Order: sequence, then structure tokens, then C-alpha cells
Amino acid sequence: MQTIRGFRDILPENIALWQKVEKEATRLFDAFGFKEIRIPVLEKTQLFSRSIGEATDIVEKEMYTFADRKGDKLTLRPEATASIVRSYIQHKMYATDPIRKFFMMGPMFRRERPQKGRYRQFYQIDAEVFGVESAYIDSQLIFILTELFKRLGLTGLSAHVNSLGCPDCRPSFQRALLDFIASKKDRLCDNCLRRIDKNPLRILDCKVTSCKDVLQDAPATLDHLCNHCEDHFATVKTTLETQGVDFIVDKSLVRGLDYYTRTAWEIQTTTLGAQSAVAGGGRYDGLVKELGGPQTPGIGFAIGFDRLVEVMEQLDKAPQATALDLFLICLGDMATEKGYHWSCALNQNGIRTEMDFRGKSMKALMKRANKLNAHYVLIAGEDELIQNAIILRDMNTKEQVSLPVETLVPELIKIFKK
RNA sequence: GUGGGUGUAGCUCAGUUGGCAGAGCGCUAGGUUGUGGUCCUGGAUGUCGAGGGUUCGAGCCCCUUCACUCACCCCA
Repeated sequence: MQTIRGFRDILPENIALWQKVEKEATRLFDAFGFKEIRIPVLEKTQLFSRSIGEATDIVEKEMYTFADRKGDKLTLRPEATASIVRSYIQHKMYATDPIRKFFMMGPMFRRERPQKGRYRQFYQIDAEVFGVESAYIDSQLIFILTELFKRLGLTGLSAHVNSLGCPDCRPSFQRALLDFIASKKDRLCDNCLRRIDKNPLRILDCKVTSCKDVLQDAPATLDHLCNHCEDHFATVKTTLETQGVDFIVDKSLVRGLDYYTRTAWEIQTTTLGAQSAVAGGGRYDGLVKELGGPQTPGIGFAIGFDRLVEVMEQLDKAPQATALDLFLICLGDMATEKGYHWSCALNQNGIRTEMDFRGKSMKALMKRANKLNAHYVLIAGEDELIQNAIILRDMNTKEQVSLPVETLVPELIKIFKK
């Protein structure tokens, strides 16, 4: 038996980095006023097809979709935004507070061919803000991302930023793009030809070199922004500059989900091969209404947790394994019984204590204490019990002191609480 | 979905023209009747990814399949 393709175990020896990221992210979100939300892993398929877009790769070929016993079409969530928007509408959160900020962490599912930094079950750290149209929140989200990555010690990242316009300016851009392409259709790949009808914007994102060549001088959304979008993007840029956040304006950044409007961004790394996006986000001012809520601006980002961890591993940012405070060596039945109660009492007081009940030799137990990286070893055999002098050995200095049985546990607690 | 590479001990990997399944690390026991890391000696551990075929004989050759991996694609 083994895990199914693209799914994997994250083992205890690798968990430290995950916890470090979780802790830093939670601390940061808390400081910026984000509240944690937990959403289901399974939703009605319709939720994703309507929000992400019928013509996107995610919906067309990557979702885990199946019929349950009653025949309802269900899908394992391929991303978090749709569910959070659904929850926001379902619980009429707009009615209790005009501004809501959420974050969540958890698994997402997409049936792609696995690759470095790409799994079928992968984890995202996600943040969403509802009810703020101001460009300051766009800058702030990008700032939060760069701040988190800075705290985690990441280097070699770059922020790519673009504006995709809004329903007011997009039609004129789309016309310009289609006019531009009209005479060059024979040089575009099949995928792009398909996109002309379904979602022309996506053509800009094509990675095929021949298409890239053709699109070298293609019109950009940036050149067709309406005044509102123009001002909005200008504020985003100047705010980031003032904050000292490095970014690149990337007019070919389109993003693969249809709901994005105005600001879109990606944080890219050079250390993961083809999987360059470590985080991505954007504004989606039409999505809440599209899914049946009131007109509400929205914006959010997702971090690829697995990728983040892999980058950190490559940069050697793993925290040190925690050492054991005390290892108990008890020789003989009587000492073992006493030792059991001592170790539990120490554990209750938060002291990392372990003992081995397998009846091994002194030497084997010392070796184990060493392997567990124990700071101290307590040695209790028949002799020590008779003489009422339990030995405490400092494994680094090799110094040994004797402690009486009656005050042993409080004495040890005193030592370790220092 | 398409293409390339790789699957041998827990891990990293050797394995010659087809001829007894190997090393290092790790694990374990001992050297030291009760004191770790270094050192020395011994021991255990294999569905050679799986299934089939060729052959007196297959880790090695052939077919099928699965997994991993990298790239395309897409995205986080």
C-alpha cells in the first residue's frame, strides 16, 4: 500500500518548517487584523465553475469532481477564494461589518501531473479582504507577503505586479487585442486560437515561444485602463515604492482564474525550476455579486505552502530540532516503577522527559540518551535507591551530582525551570 | 494530457560479456560484570518497484504495468 499519485505524507522529521511558517503567518495576520476562517474541503462543483471560470484549466481538466450517492456533483476545493466568498455570502457577513478580513491554511486539490513543487494535494495559506476598494489594501496585501517572506529569511524572490482593468475598460482592451491578433492568427498555437473565443486575455499569458514572439508588441491591459483603474494602479505602485517593496510591473501577468480585476500579482522564485510562483493574488471586485451577494469589492492572495517550505529547505532555513531535557535510566524493576512516576510528574510540569521501558543495558540507554540529544541523564539503579542518592549527569560537562529521592522531582523542576 | 530520466537494505548508492546480493551510513550486540559521542569486533535487515517472457541460469535482455523525477502545459 502506498499514497496515491501526487499525494504525500509530511513526516515528523520534516514538520518543523511547516510549524515555523504557520506560527509566523498567524502572528502576522493577527497583527494586521485578519481572522482565521475554516471552510469545507468539499463544495458543490458549481461554486468553482462559476467563480474560477468554465474555460480555465483548473475547471476544465484539473478538478477532482464526482457524484455523491444522491447524484450531486461535488468537487474537492482547488483553491480557497470561492469557498470563502460563498461563506461570506451565506452568513451575510456584509451585514454585520462592512469590512471583513480572513485567513486560512489548508489543503487544496488539483489533478495535475506531479512535479517539483507541484502536488495533487497541496497546501495554501490564503488571505482575503472584503469591502475595501481603496488601493491601499492592494499594497498592504503585497506588503504582508513580502514581510512574511522576509521574516522567514527568504531571498531571491521578486514581486510581479500588473493591472487587469475593470469591466469598464476591459472591452476596449479586448477589442484592441483581437484587432492586433487578427492578422497573426496563423502564428498562434492551438491553445491560443481556442482562447480567442473563450478568454482572449489568457493569450497574453502563453508560454509558447512562437506566441511570445507574436505578442511582443501586443496591446497591454495597462495601456487601456480607464481613469479609475489608472489612478488605482498608480496608488498601488507609489505606496509600494514608499514602503521600499521591490516589484516589477509585468504586463504579461494575467493569472489563470477569471474572477480577477484590476491589481494582480505573483511572487516568483528562481529556486524551484518551472514552479516559479510561490504566491499569487489579485482583486476580484465582481465575484461576490457574481455568486449572489451584494456588490462588494474583494481582494486576496494564496501562498503555495509546499513551495515555500521547499524554498526554505534549499536555503537551509530549517529550525533546529528540539533537544530532550532529561533521559531517565532506571535499572531493575523497583527503579523502573519509581522512574515511571518521576518522569510523568516531570512531563506534567512541561519538562521534556523520556525513559525506555525495554530493559536495555546501561550502555544502550546512555547511547539512546545521546541519540535523543538529552541535556541531562538521571541514573537510578538498586544502589542509588539503597543509598538514597540518585545520580544526575550533565551530558555536556559530564558532571554528576546526587539527589535524594524525597525531593527529587521538585529539585529537578527547579533546575529545569531556570 | 505529451516527452525524457530513474526504481537494488531504513537512507545514499555500487553491481563487469547474463553465473552465489554488495559498500558506506543507520540499526543492533559486545569489547567496558553500571556511564554516551571517538575507536575496534561481530550480527540482523532485500518481493533487486510489480507482473509476465527469453534462458540451464535474469538485478542485468524483451514486453506490460506502477511509482518517483524533470520538462512541456498550468498554477500556488
